[in-house]
Amino acid sequence: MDKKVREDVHTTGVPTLCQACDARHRGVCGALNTNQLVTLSKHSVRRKLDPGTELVGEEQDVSQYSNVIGGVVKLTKMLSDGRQQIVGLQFAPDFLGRPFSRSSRFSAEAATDVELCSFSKGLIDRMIDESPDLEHKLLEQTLKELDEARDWMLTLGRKTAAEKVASFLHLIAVNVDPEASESEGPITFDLPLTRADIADFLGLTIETVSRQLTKLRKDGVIHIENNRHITVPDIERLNDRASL
Amino acid sequence: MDKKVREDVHTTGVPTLCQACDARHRGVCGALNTNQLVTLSKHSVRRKLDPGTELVGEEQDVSQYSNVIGGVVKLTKMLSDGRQQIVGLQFAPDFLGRPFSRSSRFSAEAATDVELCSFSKGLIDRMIDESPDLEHKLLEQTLKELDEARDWMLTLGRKTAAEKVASFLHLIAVNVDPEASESEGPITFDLPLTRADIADFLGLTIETVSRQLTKLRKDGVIHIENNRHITVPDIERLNDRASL
DNA sequence: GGGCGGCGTTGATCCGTATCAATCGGCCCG
DNA sequence: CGGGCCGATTGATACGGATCAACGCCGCCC
Repeated sequence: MDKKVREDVHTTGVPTLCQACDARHRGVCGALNTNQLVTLSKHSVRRKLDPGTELVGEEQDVSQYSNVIGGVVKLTKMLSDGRQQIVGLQFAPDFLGRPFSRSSRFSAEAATDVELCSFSKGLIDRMIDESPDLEHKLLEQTLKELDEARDWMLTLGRKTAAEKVASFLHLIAVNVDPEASESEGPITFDLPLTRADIADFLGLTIETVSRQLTKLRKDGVIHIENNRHITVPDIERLNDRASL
Repeated sequence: MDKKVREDVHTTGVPTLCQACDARHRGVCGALNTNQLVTLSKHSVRRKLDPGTELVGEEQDVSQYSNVIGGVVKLTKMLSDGRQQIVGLQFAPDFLGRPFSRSSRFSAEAATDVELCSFSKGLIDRMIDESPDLEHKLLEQTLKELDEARDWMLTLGRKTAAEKVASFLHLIAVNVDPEASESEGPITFDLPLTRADIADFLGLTIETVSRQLTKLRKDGVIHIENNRHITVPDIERLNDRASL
């Protein structure tokens, strides 16, 4: 579809939904036509969530889809005895929601401050029916998530604690600042997750995560400030630790 | 599309491609129109593979898609030092292939005797462009695989060896004989994987897999004949062991 | 028939990560 | 200012699964 047309939509007083959504061309809105955009904009809500806010519970019915505008959303599954595993992290501008299924198989929770653009599921489902572009976009995002999930299965099943933590840092570096991680030179970023979340993502305990982080720090692979702020002087050394 | 039409295709001398593909409505062929079916049938090859045959290598270019007609295909990823992880199992009538990407991110290998129906990637990619139904089918299969991958991440990250093995048996039971696992009474099936493959799927060693299987046998949860043939007298007891 | 190789089981030991416990620092609130 | 809470770190110990090693079973081929 034509970029100019979509700009017109926004400049004629329609809410700012899609300026954010397709900022990096992965939100659903890039695949909609003008009419659909206008309709969607009228029925969408922009909202901010505090860390820990639950968006959808496991097995719970879902009536909303969302685009992640900012922050990180964690997708978690839990066993009956409380053991927990994070099965995915959604960064801006990921799409959040499971087409063709009424209930969610995991819970979605804000890991950081999160900014969302939410809209009714039924509306999008109807648009999917009439718009192949939208379905194509969804297929691409789903395939990407599947690739990521499978990559992570290798990490969960076969890597040591040290490699897992290094892999995690690499993943965060790539996702919070894709440009910086491409170029040369030191990379710095803030961890969007607590130690407990990192442990749940890696299938480890908080103590092991903490120990491995201090080991990386003592070995000079990373610098840590205020528990959250990370500097990686040489990304290659980190990748070696991650067995990438 | 109309069932009668498709039957006509087959009864008028066109190869049997799609009788198998849409047997359980998950192959791609169920979403094609008559013209596409005829074209595809002309350009498709049915073939049998021995266990261990590699279909696609990791990072290798893919020029073929396939439907799995029978047997089990394992998708594996490997680290540079040889550690291996199975990231997915494909049963009939799953679709095998990664749209929108020229190279595969994992290798695909026959775990058992496998029967396939293969066709050129370019042909299907063109049909995807012109047929929303096909894309819809692919999206559904991809979503299903994503759900399965995320379920397995919980198993890999948070379950004990005993729970992993029980979870694996449950998964196989459900996939090789979906009907039997729904109804009451004992379930029996053949393991499609060697102990080494099971270990690679579960992120364990063969020794641990073996020990956990004998433990389940000694506890009367399963019976084993000839290393491969399994009987589960009471599926509930197995599920308990799997923490399902 | 006998040897051999692949697959699986079982035993002894080791090591990595979990568990339990204590402490620290920052932050909020009384 | 002091107390209490939460997240993180660090230390001591326990334990589950990996590793190393030996052996059994079975089919295949010389």
